Amino acid sequence: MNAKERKGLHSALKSKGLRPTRQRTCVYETILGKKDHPNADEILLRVRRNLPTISLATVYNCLDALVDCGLVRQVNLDRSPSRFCPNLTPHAHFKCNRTGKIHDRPMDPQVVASLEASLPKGFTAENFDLSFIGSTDEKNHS
Amino acid sequence: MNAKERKGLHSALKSKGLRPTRQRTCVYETILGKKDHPNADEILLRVRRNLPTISLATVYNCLDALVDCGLVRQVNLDRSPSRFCPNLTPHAHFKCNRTGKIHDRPMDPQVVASLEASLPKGFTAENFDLSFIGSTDEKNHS
DNA sequence: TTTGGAATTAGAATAATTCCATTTTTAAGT
DNA sequence: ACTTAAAAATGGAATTATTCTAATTCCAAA
Repeated sequence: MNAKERKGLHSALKSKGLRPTRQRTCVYETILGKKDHPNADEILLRVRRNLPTISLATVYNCLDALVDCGLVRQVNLDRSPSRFCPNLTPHAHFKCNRTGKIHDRPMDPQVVASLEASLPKGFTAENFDLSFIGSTDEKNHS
Repeated sequence: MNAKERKGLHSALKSKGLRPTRQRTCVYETILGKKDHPNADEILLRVRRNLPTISLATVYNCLDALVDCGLVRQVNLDRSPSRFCPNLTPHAHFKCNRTGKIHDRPMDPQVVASLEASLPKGFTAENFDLSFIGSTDEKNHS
């Protein structure tokens, strides 16, 4: 994690009145470190490589804090455990039901704008989630 | 449930090689009967008013069958149990984090088209899900 | 009307998430 | 550095959602 990321983490936490603890920092760092969509169990395993005594409850707590601060996104697909995503750029998720893989799909700013504009007065969105379910060509099965 | 709906149910099931059983029919009827977003437990309660011996496992089985056939949509928000939605028109969900209520928001066909067009070659979507998280004005707190 | 496969059932099992009581850590003030 | 009070972390138990399993029942086609 670079200085800018650390700064961003600290100020985002502080703005919510939360402290930058070792655990939160490490969970954040871990999620940034690999651009996939791990669930809490998988994150526990990864974080334990650096912080061997961290508990699953703490991982959940940290994830909630990070999601509240907008530093990480939570992804819910079908009935599987929640997954977490370090990609904060506007993007959708595409779940291939042949491979099970989840792909990030960047979203055109125009499309994002049209989604945001589609809500009438009286509805104020902090956030949105867009996911596609379908299938991918062989060449995307990387 | 009217004749058209029954017909639609039967043919959709048949096209997937599934049988129109009493339980599936009743679960479908129940979901159509109230335009909200119940989870499996709530659906069990409602269905039991007509079919008192149906089990929760069967409700899950029926819901899976109906979702597979595209007769019902599954809605996953945050970490709460999956919810089910009878509204098949293109729409988004808006979850108000003040009231907890989920609102259906009709989607402009243009917006739907732009979403579908946004996927590049190699990605074929059967389905998409769009949800907003935010807050609503008092007047929407019906 | 049989009959084989599909579907339902109840309850046990599993898996994900939350809760709780206790201990540790942190930030802020001395 | 030294308190101290509040926040956070911890481990394990508890809860909740969902799936599995083995035994029955039902249905559609021959």
